[in-house]
Amino acid sequence: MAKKTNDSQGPVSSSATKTPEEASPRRMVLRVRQGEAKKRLSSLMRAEEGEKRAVSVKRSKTKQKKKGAKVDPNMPKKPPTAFFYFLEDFRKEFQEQNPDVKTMQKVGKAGGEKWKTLSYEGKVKYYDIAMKKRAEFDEAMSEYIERKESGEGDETEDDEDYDI
DNA sequence: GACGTGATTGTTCTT
DNA sequence: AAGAACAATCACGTC
Repeated sequence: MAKKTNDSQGPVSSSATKTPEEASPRRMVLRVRQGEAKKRLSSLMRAEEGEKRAVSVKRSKTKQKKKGAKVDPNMPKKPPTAFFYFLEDFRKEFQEQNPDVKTMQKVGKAGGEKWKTLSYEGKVKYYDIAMKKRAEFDEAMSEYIERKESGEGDETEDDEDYDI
């Protein structure tokens, strides 16, 4: 965790050379991907998603809750984005200041506004978390794929409870 | 009692 | 290049 002392300041302190605006968070975030697993991911994902897509027509208007998604406990779900992490913290604060407001809709709206007002420095913090999370997600996915390719119908343990 | 809904932005995939 | 889909959360509405 402390190892990021020198390189981590890339996004934040280097602002002297590059302005935060130029260093759009998106760009920086985009850099992390591209792994061997990614390739496999694409092919596998396509197949899996294809199944879902074919069956699913969701997205009626709102609510993207996937319903037909196979119940694959091994299949890692998309990790929350920086904004979601920001909301996590924002929620606490917001609830403290607005105990009356409990609905996430209000919080989401307020969070969205605040998020826009957040400075690059403030956002980069969450971006960093999200980035790391995505890295784990890729790794988890790769493992999941391997397992799947290895033996999909094997499934030895899922949640079987050993009495032992 | 259980499920879907609604609201926000970000990332990734798909075509 | 642009769009579509899905990610988490929680109160409320509906059946």
